[in-house]
Amino acid sequence: MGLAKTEMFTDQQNEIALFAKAFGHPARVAILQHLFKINTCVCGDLVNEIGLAQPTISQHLKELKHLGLIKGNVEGTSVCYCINTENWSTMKQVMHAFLDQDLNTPTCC
Amino acid sequence: MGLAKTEMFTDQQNEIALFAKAFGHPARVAILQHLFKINTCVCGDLVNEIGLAQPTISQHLKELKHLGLIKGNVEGTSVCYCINTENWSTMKQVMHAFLDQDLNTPTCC
DNA sequence: AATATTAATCGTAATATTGCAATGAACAAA
DNA sequence: TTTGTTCATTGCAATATTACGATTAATATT
Repeated sequence: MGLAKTEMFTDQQNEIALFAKAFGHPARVAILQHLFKINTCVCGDLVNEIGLAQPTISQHLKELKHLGLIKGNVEGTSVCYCINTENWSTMKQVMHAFLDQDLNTPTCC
Repeated sequence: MGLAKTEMFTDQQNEIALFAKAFGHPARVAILQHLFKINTCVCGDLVNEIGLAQPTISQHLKELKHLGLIKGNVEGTSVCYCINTENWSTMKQVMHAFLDQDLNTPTCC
């Protein structure tokens, strides 16, 4: 079907999956790393930096903004995108709680 | 196109995206959480636990195994799946390096 | 051997994602 | 006002993902 049956999972599981899906494409990873590095950015820089077409970058930015991981402020003709630090911290807590589960040595394998 | 242009990104960016994609579906999140909880498992338990059909669970398990995040050992008619602790630790390092980038307050937004 | 159990695989349908050309909207500069 | 710049949106085409019924493969059980 191609459609995740979200209703059968917990809110926490769906939230982890949503954040993870945002990082599930190397272009979005590259965009976020670049935003971290230069600490202030516009879309045009990213088009040059990443190497995908402008509409493609714009679409990835839209997804990241929709999730709240980045902010976008209009500045004249350009738009300034940057990391949404508060939401990034919240996301980190959610992901850490999942990744840092106790690693007891399994009893069977 | 629906095809990620992996060749234009770094190995690190592609690796982060691959791991993240594995967590990008709540069923796989639920499977991993269950494996962490009971510390030894067979597929049949997961079918009851998660609520998706057996072929669907089997497919998700195959992806997680292919990525190396879980191990599967045949035990008679059933298969024992559990977390691959070594690879899980490696994955954690990769994801932490990405998630824990310095959060300098942006200069523009 | 015949039957049951367990999980993988195959085939297929439905939906989602990715990418970009073309276009549009908003503003700045001439 | 015309032109240029920057980024969003639209409308596709190509590919990927998710889900499951049907089947198969492998092993137990009787």
